[in-house]
Amino acid sequence: MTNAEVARTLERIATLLEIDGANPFRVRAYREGARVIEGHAESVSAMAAEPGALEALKGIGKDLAARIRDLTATGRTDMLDELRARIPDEVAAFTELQGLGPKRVKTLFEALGIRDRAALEAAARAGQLRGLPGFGEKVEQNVLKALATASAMTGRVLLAHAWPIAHAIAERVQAIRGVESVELAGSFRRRRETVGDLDLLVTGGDPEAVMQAFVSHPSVADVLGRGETKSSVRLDSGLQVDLRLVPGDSFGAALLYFTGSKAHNIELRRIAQEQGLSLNEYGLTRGERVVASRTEEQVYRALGLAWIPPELREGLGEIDLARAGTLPRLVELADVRADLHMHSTRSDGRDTLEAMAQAALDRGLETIAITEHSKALAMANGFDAARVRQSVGEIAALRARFPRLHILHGLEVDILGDGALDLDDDTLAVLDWVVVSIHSRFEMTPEAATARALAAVRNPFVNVFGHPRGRLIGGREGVPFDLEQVAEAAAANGVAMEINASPDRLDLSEVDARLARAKGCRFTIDTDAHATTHLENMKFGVFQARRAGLTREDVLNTLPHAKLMTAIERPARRASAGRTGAARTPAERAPAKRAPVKRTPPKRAR
DNA sequence: GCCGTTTTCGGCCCGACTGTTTTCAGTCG
Repeated sequence: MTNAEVARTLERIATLLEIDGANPFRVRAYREGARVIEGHAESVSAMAAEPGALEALKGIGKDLAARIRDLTATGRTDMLDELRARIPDEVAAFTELQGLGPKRVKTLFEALGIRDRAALEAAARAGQLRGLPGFGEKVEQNVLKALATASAMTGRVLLAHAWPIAHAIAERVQAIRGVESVELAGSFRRRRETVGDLDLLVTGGDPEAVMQAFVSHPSVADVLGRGETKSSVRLDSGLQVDLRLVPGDSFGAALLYFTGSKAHNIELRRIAQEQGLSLNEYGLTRGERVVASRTEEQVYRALGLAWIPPELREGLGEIDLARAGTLPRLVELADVRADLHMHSTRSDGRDTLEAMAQAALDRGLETIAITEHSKALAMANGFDAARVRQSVGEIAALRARFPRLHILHGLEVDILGDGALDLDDDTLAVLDWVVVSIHSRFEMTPEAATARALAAVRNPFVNVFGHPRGRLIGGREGVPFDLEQVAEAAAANGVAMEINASPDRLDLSEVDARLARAKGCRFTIDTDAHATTHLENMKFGVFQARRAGLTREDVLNTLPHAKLMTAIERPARRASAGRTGAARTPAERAPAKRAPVKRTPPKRAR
C-alpha cells in the first residue's frame, strides 16, 4: 500500500468517525495522521516493519501506528470495516456536498434512511428535509443546488490552467482607481500542483467599484455572493474565486491567513498562544494591543520566526527551520540558465530545431539540450542508432547558426520493461547528454519496477532520469519503484533526478524530490518542451522544486555553462570517445544530409 | 487519539457566515 493510499484510508476513517459522532479530537487525530503520512516521502510500508519507526512520526501514536501496520500488511483494518458496515460509502460521500457536514449527514441517514444521492435528491424534492432538526427550507434548497453543482464540477484544476485567468482577474481589479495591492493567496500562492479555488486579497479602492469589476469579469458564470468585504463567483470553467477586501493595516495578517496552509496557520496560532498572543486574519494581538499586522514579515518576526516562503507553508517542519534560522534559500526562476530536455519536429515536437533554439535564446538561456525520443516510441518518430549518428551533423549545423547558445546533443532514451535502455552504449557514447525515461509498461509490481529503474540509473552513460515516476496528475499514478533505493543508486552513479515542468507531470513530486535530496541526489528542472511556447513552463518546475525545499546548489541547470559541463561529465563517455572517437570525427561534425521526410505527423508521447 | 522545558492528565486554532433558532449549532476555510 502506498503512502497516498494509507493517507486516503485514514482520512476516510476520520470522516466516518465524524458522522458516527466520535470525539472531535479523535477525528482530528486521524485527519492529522493522514496529512503526516501523505507528506512523508519514506514508504510507511517499509517503516511498518521497523519497531517504533511509525510512532516516531509527530502525530502518529500507538493506535494509528497499529492501523497503519494492519493496512500495509493486509490492505484492511477492522476499524474501517466496522465503520463501513454501519455507514455506507455513498453516505460518507455526502459530506463533499456544500452545506452538508457530518451532523446533517448523520441526520439524513438515521432519520430518513437515505443511502445514496438519488434518494437524497428525491427526498429534497419531496420536501422531506425541511422538517428535520438542523434543516429548513433554505438548507433543503441548498442541497438540491449542491447536487446539481457536484455533477457539473470537475474538482481541482492544474495550477498552470488556473494561472492565466487568475492573473487576468487580478489585473482587472488592480486597474481600479485607488486599489493599492492585489494578491492571489491560498494554494495558488503556495504553488500547489492543483488548486481548488482562487483567493484574491485586495486593499484600497472603492468597495463598490472593486466588487463590480470583479463580478463583471467576462469569465464569470455565476455570482455566488456579493457583499461589502467579500464576494464569490464561479467561472465558466467551474473554478470558484473569492475576493476579499481587507484594510491595508491588516494586509500582512490577512495574506498570511488566507495563504495557509491550514496546518501552517494552526501551528502559528499555537506559537502565538504560547507567547500570550492571539493571531487571526486581522493581526497578531496581545489583549487589545496590535503587535503586528501590516506585513507578513512583521507577524513572523513578532513570533520569533523568519519569513517563510509560501511554497513551504504546509506544516511539515518549516516552522522549526524558521525558528532556528535554517530555512533553505530556495531556487528561483532567475537562477535557471539551462533547459536540458526538449523536442523538435525531428521527433514529436511541434517546432523546428531552429525555432526551439531561437526561443531558448530569446528567453535568455545559456544552454539547451535537444533530446528527441528513441526508437521504442515509433509513434513519436523515435531515433534509432543510425538516426542518432545522422543527428550529430544536424546539431553541429544548429550550433553554427546559434553561436551564442550552447547546444547539447542529447536524447531521451526509453527505459524498456526489463530496465535495458532502448539504444546501445556505443550510440549513447555519441551523445553529450542522455535522459532516460519510462513511457510504457507503467503497471508493474514494486519489485520489478525497482529493478527496472535501478538498471537504468546504473548505466554509466546516463545523465538524468527524466520524469521518473511517469505520472500524470489526475490521470496516471506512475511507476511504483522504491524511490529510496533508486535515488541512492542514482546519487552514487552521478545520475541526476529530473523535475519535469510539464504542468500535468511535475514529476518528481515534491514529496519524492525531498526524499531524493535526502539520499544525495542532484536535480535538473526541465520543460520537456514539445513547442516553443512550452519553454514558459519552466516556472512550474521551479515552483515544484521550491516546494521540495531545493536550493540553487541542488539544481544542475543553474550552473554557468563551463561548470555545468564539468558537473555532467561521465567518465564512461570520455573513455569511450577516447577509444573510438565516435562523437567527434570530422565527417560527423559536417552538416548531415536532410532527414527523411515524415509521412505522418507524430503523436506526442506521454 | 496525540502530546508534554509548566503537564502521563487535560488540554487540543480561530473567526465568519448561514440558517435555524430564540441564544447557537453547523459548516466552511
